[in-house]
Amino acid sequence: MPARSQKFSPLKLGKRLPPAVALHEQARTRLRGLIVRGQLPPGAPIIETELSQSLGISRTPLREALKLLAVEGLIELRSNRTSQIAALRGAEIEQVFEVMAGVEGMAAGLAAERASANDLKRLRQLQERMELHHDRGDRDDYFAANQDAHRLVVACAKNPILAATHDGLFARAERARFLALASRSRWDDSVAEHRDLLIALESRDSAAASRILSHHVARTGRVVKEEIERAESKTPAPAKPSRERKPARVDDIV
Amino acid sequence: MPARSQKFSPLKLGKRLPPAVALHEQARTRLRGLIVRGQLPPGAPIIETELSQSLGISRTPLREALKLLAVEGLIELRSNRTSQIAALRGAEIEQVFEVMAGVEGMAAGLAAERASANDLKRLRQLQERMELHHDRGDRDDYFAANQDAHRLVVACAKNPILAATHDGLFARAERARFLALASRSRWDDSVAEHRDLLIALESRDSAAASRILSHHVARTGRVVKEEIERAESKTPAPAKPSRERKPARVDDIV
DNA sequence: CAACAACATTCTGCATACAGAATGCCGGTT
DNA sequence: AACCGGCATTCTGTATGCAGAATGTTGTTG
Repeated sequence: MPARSQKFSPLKLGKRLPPAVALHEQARTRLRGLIVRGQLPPGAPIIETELSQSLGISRTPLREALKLLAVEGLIELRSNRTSQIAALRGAEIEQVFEVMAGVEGMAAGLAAERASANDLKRLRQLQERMELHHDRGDRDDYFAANQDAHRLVVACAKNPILAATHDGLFARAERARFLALASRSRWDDSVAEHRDLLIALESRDSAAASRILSHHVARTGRVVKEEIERAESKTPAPAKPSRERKPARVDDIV
Repeated sequence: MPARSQKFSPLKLGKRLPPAVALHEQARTRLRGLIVRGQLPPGAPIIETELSQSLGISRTPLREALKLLAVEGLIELRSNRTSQIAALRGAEIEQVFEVMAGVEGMAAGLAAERASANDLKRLRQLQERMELHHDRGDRDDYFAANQDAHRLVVACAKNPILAATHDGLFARAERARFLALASRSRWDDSVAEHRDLLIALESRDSAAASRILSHHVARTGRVVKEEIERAESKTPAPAKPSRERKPARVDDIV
């Protein structure tokens, strides 16, 4: 009676499908998205009880998520005080992109030496996709492909620590870029710079790749910063934003 | 009856002395120290209940601290499983120092342009202190001064985001360096390299400063990695470490 | 009318309680 | 003797309760 293995397939049934991701992880991802996309605006207060209800979880996993998001610079924790969605100052943007330029420059240099043939193939595919979206004027699609490209270049450096470092900065940069939709001429330039980068990578020119991507990021940063500061000057200071202290009802969003 | 302000000084009494640092923050600092110094060895399991008792706190703040330490790469979180003190593989060390070299190189380049006269003065003082400890053979004192120097150079770049990024890597690097006490000849070289760096900074030679520090860190990394791998080969694989599953009783340490 | 102080309210930080997942043990089977 | 299945135990993930800190409010005083 070989009646074993009744309840479920004993040998690999592929992959167990839902790894049942933890609540604090879900909350983290979800909140990051809301903050990056500006649906939770800078300066908005975070009342834990309120937010936890909106998310349908308890305060415990929420607090864990908040601590982590604070590391990413998306939330400002104030000891014993209500935390806030992090502000978005021009000066800070400048610093983020300065570091990003260095990190991605480094990554591109290494990628030129370490990228596999397959890596380069995928990069080229992404490049074509970007150019397609650019020609068609699909901003959002371009945006997504562009981010994939940046991440892929970093991945090609074959250094997980570098990738993690990059990731830690990425959310902040993405958030800033979201608020500052770049101009058309910058868009054109950006596509061209990506093309140059790809050529440098394919010819294994480490120094050129590093320089090109670093400058590309720096320029993007400059544009974003100017855009943000333009917005800042329009809203000089909320001075006394009356007294309503609910700049963001999360319920409407979540 | 001008009897106001009885309970305590109404106008600033300097600074409120004990800001009463939160438990999760204390736990984080304490655990980081224990891990970096090797008193909580790589691979040691972390039973939350046990550890929280050892630390005299509850699981809630401990868990928050663990999540943060995981971001620093000191702890490996395994969903629904007991977490562990992060392993310390040679390959990983290599990656950490590769990134550190890039980050500190970038920092030195910026520092050459942005360091104030006072910054340079303090750097020179640190350099003298390092040379003193080196001549006397005070390893620990040298070690401390050396770390201060690296941090100060990064601070001179006047970019808080860069400093935070650096800090995130520092604990890992420090941990590796702790396990691998460098050789004497490397020590001598190291002091010389620091001197060269200082000269480059003082003469505002950005490119040179960047190159010198980057190479300095890379060399250190190579030494540390070799040391670690030497240790690894001695302990090829714990195979079946019998069945005692308490590689580290924290009570003895804390 | 401005300023201050005591109070009431709100929110955070921490501890504890509970349910589900994972692991190890033990007996039964081939 | 090795393997498998089921059970007991252990540990994590989450929810809830409670005390202290911080803030807003109100009444009072100069």
